[in-house]
Amino acid sequence: MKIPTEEGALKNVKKLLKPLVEKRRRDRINQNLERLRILLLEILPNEKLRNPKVEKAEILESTVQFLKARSPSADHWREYQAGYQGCFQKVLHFIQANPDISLERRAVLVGSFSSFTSLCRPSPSLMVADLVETGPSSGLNPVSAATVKTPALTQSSAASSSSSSSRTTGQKSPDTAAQLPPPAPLSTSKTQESPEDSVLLNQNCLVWRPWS
DNA sequence: TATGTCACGGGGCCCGTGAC
DNA sequence: GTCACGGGCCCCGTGACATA
Repeated sequence: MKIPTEEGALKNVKKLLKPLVEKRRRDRINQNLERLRILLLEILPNEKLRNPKVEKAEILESTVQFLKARSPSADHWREYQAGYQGCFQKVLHFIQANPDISLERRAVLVGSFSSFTSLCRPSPSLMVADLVETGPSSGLNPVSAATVKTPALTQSSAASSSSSSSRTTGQKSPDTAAQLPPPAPLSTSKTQESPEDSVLLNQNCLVWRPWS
């Protein structure tokens, strides 16, 4: 007959304890599923969620649906930004092409448009991508109109940055440029200005950028 | 009765940590 | 560097229960 040692007894205790620990863990899962069900019930018109015995899979499905519906798709964003930037570029072109407008007034007009930037505020990931491209001190840069990025390009670089951050553990914040992959090179986005206009803008105007 | 869902318990894997 | 250990977690088999 073997007398159980202290170590063996400890192992036995732990062995007995394990089911309890596992039960607590399952309870935590179930508690939070229940909380999720109640939260969803306040938001979604899903009658199944009224049943406290609703399947866990149903709760999770409803959650996924809710989250999907809540976040606007990237396509919608792209369309919105493209439209907004298209309008702005037309106005910009009009200002540039009008010989009756002095250089000072052109600068004032462009600056005035910048006060509307909050209407086209991009998602944080887009702003981060822009930060990477232009540097933190960019603000209103004296740049040519040719540097007005196409929405598609901006979106693609943002997408790459967000996908890379999603692979991290979540402890790194995406707000520093060093943690992001190098930005895609700027495409030669075609604007309708003449070379002279471009030079003009380089020298005299602050170009408003809707994402800054 | 057949089927689906759930809770439970045990085995084992993964990863962080400390000792060497 | 590597080895042992512990904690957290996942997976699987089993039985109970509800429902069509």
